[in-house]
Amino acid sequence: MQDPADQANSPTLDASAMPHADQFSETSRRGPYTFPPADRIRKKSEYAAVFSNSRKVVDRYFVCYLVTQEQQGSKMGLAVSRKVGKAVTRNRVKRYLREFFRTHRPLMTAPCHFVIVARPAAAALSYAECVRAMKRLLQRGGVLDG
RNA sequence: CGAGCAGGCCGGACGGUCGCGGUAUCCCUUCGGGGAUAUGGAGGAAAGUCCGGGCUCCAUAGGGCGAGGUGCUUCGUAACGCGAAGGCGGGGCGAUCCGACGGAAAGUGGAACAGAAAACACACCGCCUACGUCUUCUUCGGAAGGCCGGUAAGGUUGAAAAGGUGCGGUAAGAGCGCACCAGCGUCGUGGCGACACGGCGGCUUGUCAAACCCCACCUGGAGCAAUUCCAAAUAGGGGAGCUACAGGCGUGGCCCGCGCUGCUCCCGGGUAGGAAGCUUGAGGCGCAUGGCGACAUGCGUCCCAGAUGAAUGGCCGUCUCGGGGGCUUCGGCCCCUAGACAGAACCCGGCUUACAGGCCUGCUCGUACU
RNA sequence: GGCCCCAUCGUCUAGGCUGGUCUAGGACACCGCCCUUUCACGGCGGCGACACGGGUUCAAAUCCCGUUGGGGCUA
Repeated sequence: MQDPADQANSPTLDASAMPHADQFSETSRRGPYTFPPADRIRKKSEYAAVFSNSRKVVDRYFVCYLVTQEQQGSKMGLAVSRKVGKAVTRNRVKRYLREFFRTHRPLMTAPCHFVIVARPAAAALSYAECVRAMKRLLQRGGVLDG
């Protein structure tokens, strides 16, 4: 078991596998592998802020806009257009990306806001392929340990 | 056993764990929220948005014109373009399947090309020369030819040619006469009815209405981003018009009518938060009764998703249904693999389209055996 | 989510309501020839399309139904 993120999928948790666990608030008594509504980008203005001043990392499956945000912690937003596929396909892609964010958040080097835009090729990915692609992408963006 | 027809049903199961969103109770709170426990969280099509309703607003949806839809009958239903039972026509040996299936002697139109002719029929090739008349010949009986004509049996064209077949009849023919068949009208019988059967009559009135149209019936318009409430924000500016014999808006084809308005319209500027609507409903399940059936009635029982940048997912284990591969002593054994179409957005009833695989019931035909 | 519209040569379009020589017309583009010393302009000719599947009809780009793919409006 090389990947510490895989521990989110196992019943036993190890505190030493969380290098950046201190970025979570003191009041939260839940585990590190969560994705509550406060950590999502939900407003039009937040989306606009990320799109306007951010770095862009691209591969053939996803486009990732990311901007470092020290105060507010990490937040993620999604954009999956109808070009990706029908409703079932789009929902699956969004679930995979949420699951990736949930399980890999403790590995991030710095808190940042980012929006992931799915491209049509992402429709054919399985969850494992999706995780591999996203890890490479965020490592190139410089916000993920690897 | 093989081939087939119809109807109904299922659309992996159980468990662990990390998450996501709903509800209830309790606890904490810096009043923003956070936490614990319990409970339940996609479909047969949730899809396409093709019909019909409920609901909300506009007048409790009113009148006229226009526009659109439906189209054998009778039932069922809240309603329907849906369903059931039947009629008629067509396909199939059959079980059964398919059908926009009212009206063309109300009207207006269309039918390219071909063909004589495409709709108050016509006369190209044919057939006939009885009647009338002319010429020639004559064995004085008549014969041949022409004119005036007759005819729709046959031929050609076409998607389609003016009832069909047979006998009689005739100069040749013709519903001209008759028989049967088709069609039309009418009467009787059966049926609620579509229609069926039988008698009689005069003999024939083609096709397209998914061309306009006629007839019957139906439809007011918009849609939960409807609509209502709370909070916040800007109220300031520029331009134009109107002073009632009227103007504007609601109203989405128009007119009337109705309602609202005292200022109205245009340009420019600002807001996109929260709550209600939001899930108890023509509701599901079971039983009984009525009905051939669709369905209805009664009783009992259950509460079963409500998000809003938008919840159902990730991983692991066990077991099954199929599928693939290998071994085989043909009994089986081992390995791999949950795998179709597809994701609620106000809610129902249908229709249509997509769909891996599987189950049940009834029936038909063929073969074999008893 | 809801409500609408559209689909014709490579591109922009005409025809569709009223079905038939529509073998689907035009413009630009492309190809060939002529003109010119050459290019451009001009002239002549050519290539080239009814989104898909059914139905009605003798006959469908046109009428009807379904499917697919685009686009718009709406708090």
